[in-house]
Amino acid sequence: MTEQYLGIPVPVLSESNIPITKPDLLNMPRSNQYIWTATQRDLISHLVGLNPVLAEAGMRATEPSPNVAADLTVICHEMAGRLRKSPAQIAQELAEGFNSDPNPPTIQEAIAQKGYLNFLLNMHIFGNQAISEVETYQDHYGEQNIGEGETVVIDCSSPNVAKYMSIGHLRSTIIGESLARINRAIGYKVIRDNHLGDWGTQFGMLARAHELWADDYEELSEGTDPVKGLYKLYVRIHEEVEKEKIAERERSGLDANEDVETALEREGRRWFQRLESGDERAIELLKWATQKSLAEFQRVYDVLGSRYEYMLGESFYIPMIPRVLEYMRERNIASIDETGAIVVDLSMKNLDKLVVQKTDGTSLYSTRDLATLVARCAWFNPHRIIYVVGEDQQRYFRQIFATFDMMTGNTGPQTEHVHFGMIRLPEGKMSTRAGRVIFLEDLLTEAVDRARQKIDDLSRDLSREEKETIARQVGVGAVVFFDLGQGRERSIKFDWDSALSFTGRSAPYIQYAYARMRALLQRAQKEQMELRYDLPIEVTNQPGNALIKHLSKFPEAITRAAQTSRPDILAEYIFRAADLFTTLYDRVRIVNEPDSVRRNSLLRLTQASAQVVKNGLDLLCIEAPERM
RNA sequence: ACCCCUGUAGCUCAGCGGAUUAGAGCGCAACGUUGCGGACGUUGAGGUCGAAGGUUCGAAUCCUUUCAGGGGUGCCA
Repeated sequence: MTEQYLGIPVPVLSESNIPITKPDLLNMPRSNQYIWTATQRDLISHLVGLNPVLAEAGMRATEPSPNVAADLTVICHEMAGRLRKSPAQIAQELAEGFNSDPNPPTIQEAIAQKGYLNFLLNMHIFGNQAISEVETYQDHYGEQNIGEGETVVIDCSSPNVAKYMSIGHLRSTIIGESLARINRAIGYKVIRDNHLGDWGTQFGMLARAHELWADDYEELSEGTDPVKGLYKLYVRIHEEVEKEKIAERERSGLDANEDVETALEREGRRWFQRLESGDERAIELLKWATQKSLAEFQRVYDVLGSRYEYMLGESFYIPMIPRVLEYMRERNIASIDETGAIVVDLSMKNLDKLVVQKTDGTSLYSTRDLATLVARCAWFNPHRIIYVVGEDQQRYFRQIFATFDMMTGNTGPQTEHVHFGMIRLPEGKMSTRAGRVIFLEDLLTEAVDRARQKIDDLSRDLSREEKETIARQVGVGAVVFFDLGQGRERSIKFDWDSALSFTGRSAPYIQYAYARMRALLQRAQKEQMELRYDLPIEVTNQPGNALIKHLSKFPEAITRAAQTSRPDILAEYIFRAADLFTTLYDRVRIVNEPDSVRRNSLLRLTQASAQVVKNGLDLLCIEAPERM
């Protein structure tokens, strides 16, 4: 029995590279069960109880400006028109009503202030609840069962065979991995599919280059460095094409910006035709190149900690192409134009035409992507498919999704292009051919080297193995945070020092705060201070209370990051958690606090902070070292 | 020509489902360790939120126009 979707049969799916795991729903809290959101909900329903008209006014509780000494606020200005009273009066009346009634237990009191209805939390009750939630759920703290029973497919990383991964691949790889973890944390079954670039005209070019010059590169022989050889072939053929273009333009007296087709390009395209029609020699070469490239990629993935359920690559979908095209033509979604190419007219959706088959009869990226969508629907029945691909393909994905919607009659899964800005070098756009390129593996190696140097300078009392592990965790963490710490949609200006920053708003700063938390907890243990969970939480200082409140907002931060596909929201959140702890650490003694109830509270707060930082770093694909 | 993204402190960036006095990091200046880890902390200087209009009791945030940078615009991926 072959699987199919839209009546199009799909290839048999091989076993996944790693087991496809479902989220541990039994241990997952329901969403909205957490104290922070529950408190807001209770607050609003309590106010509506006081004055039912408020329900229509769309009242909501928000966080006040940081300079206001309150934990939550209801802005009364927006209700003024409806209630025909001044904001100050509304706030005043509500505050009085609220304070004279029995309050929701987590709220201390309401204070009317300049038209704002401000609330103070009862930190005894709220704080106890917030910290015990972290203690109860531990590694699961922050998770929610929002996506229960649904599947998300994430298309990410997708490097090209026969080339090295550059720092340009960092974003898709790391944003994709982080989004996979975040979506899992809110209850989705997640399938990461690394859609390798292993098909297309470029491999026709490569085959031609191999045919011409393979003997010039001894790296290509078995046992040396085949990817380097393939890479050299790639660079060389593009250099040759460029030279031919210049010569051709001179010969025909054309401007530099006018495109000309060269003999080499024609030969490359012919090779691609042979590839698509199943030429065994060409396919053999490509298979070999893929195998060698995968080994290179895997080293990077191992260092970054990213894994993929599938790494199928574009070539996997080639057998589906005739049926996909047939399907589109039968339904008049695609048609042959005057040049003999098959195109999809998307003018109804205000988009340009999409070519799905070239004049020479070969397939395009678009053809393979549509086939891939069909196959993924058949295999995984996903609720949503996310493409983590650069912003330069925004227009393209609109065309693809619009075409796919026509194919399914809008009955397919949600499709979303999670686009991100390019990484730009100070010298300008990265270009392999111009030699302006930084390889991802070199960046990671340099990061680990610098971290190792730093550890040696500090001469901490650690074994060689420990130092090596920490250097990797810290160095790679710095690189990952450099990426995830910035807004997704803007382009990143790359320079070595900010990419490898170990101070300030960086992963090492957060990791350092975590290592200090662990050191404190270990010290407490060594001094026989058993944590007691029957004592109340008595923190009673500003940074401590701010930290407790912040920890209670972790689930909300995860939800927001998931809904907007923005890991940077979590990066900001975790940095803030580490920063608040560092402030607390500087202001109060924790292990040395004489009052035993206070000390116990501070230690439990430290433990909860460590748990949240660790959970958060994990969602960002950053490891949390116990010592550093 | 059109479409998308971006413009906030000297530099790199948060904030932009409007709301009480616009926030970080780096850099700069001055401090802090006989206190649980100084990869740290404290204080300070530094902003007409690209510009101009508009909506609103209230705009960095929403709308219009405009300037600047980046990306894209059928047979590459």
